[in-house]
Amino acid sequence: MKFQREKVIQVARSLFVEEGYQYVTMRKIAHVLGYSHGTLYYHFKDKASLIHEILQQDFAHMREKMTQATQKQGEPISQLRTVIYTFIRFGIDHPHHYRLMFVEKDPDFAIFQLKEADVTFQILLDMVHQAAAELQDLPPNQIAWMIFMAAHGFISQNIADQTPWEALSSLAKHYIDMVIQGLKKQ
Amino acid sequence: MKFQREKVIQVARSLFVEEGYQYVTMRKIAHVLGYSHGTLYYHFKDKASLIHEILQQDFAHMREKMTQATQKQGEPISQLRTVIYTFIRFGIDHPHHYRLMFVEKDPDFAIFQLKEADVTFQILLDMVHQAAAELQDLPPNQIAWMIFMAAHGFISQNIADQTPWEALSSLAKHYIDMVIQGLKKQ
DNA sequence: AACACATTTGACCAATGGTCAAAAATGAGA
DNA sequence: TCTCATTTTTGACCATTGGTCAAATGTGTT
Repeated sequence: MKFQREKVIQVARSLFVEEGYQYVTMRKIAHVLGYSHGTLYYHFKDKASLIHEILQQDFAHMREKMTQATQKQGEPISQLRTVIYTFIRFGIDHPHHYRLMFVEKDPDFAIFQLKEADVTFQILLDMVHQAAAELQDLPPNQIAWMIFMAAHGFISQNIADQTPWEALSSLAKHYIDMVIQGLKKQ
Repeated sequence: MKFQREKVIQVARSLFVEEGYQYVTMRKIAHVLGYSHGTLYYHFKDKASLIHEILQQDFAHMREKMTQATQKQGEPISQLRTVIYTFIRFGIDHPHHYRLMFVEKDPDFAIFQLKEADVTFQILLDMVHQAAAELQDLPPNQIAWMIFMAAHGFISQNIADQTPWEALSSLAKHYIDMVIQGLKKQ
């Protein structure tokens, strides 16, 4: 039986997602796969580079969804609303991925997280630029950053208890209204 | 020389605060104190109960500050603003503590975390009740929850890179303005 | 001095991430 | 089918961690 790189990634992802990066041991991953732990170190430099590869895939998935959202029709403000909504929904729908990507803090992949968070931020920033005429006179990147923080707050507080999206969608709408209303020109 | 419980807590606190819970070893704490690591386990059940005691003190401090803020003079809205400001400032000033209490999902602290988050929430909720006349027609606990999420978003995003408070205080004010403005009656 | 009790030590344990020489599997050419 | 070099896999091994515990040391009281 040949060693399947992608299989390792799948198993590792589901373990990281269920139990958290620091609570999943390389030995456990190897054991689930039926390998000795040394084997993992032949195929992956270390634990960090394994999680790194997993995150790379998951971030790409989220970026794709958000970019799709920016291409919808509508007023700039309503587009902005849609992008925030998409980001929040992604977080609630993929709580474990979100934790790995935006919450879990580990020097092993801190730089990577920062880079990916920045891509997300750039998508938001574009939307803010387009809606600038209707927003307050603050630097666009400051506005985008505030939106990002607010969205992150919503997601990270609500993924604690795994509430499904249906139970949150109304709250999310009110919350986004709050953010938009708070940023509009008076 | 007698073993000083409070001295241990001080040393441990400063290490935890500077380097983070998981990166501070019991051996290191003991070494700084000039003790063998076994001694710590005579005085504290385990590492978790040591940090637990530290957090208990520091969060009591935070509660006190927040409660003080509620007793300041002024319009209900401005009081609310002050409470949010105090909460955010505490988070930025104590990033590692904040992470342990509100971000990290460690079964060792789960119950403790829940209780602390709830106390914080209750203080916010009181303020919201008092300012209800000027706020939107939404259930007060929903408004308080939105404020909590927003504040949490600000803190948890900004503690990533250990930015000092001075660099954030202006942003924090704008952010709180956004939240308040977004919640006011139109 | 003798005794009881509180405190401290450091050897020890199991688990971790990680390394590495040696063993095993693989596959291409004869 | 038999080499034999190359790729994989193994498991003993290392340092470090949180934690335990019997034994050693200190302390105060009579």
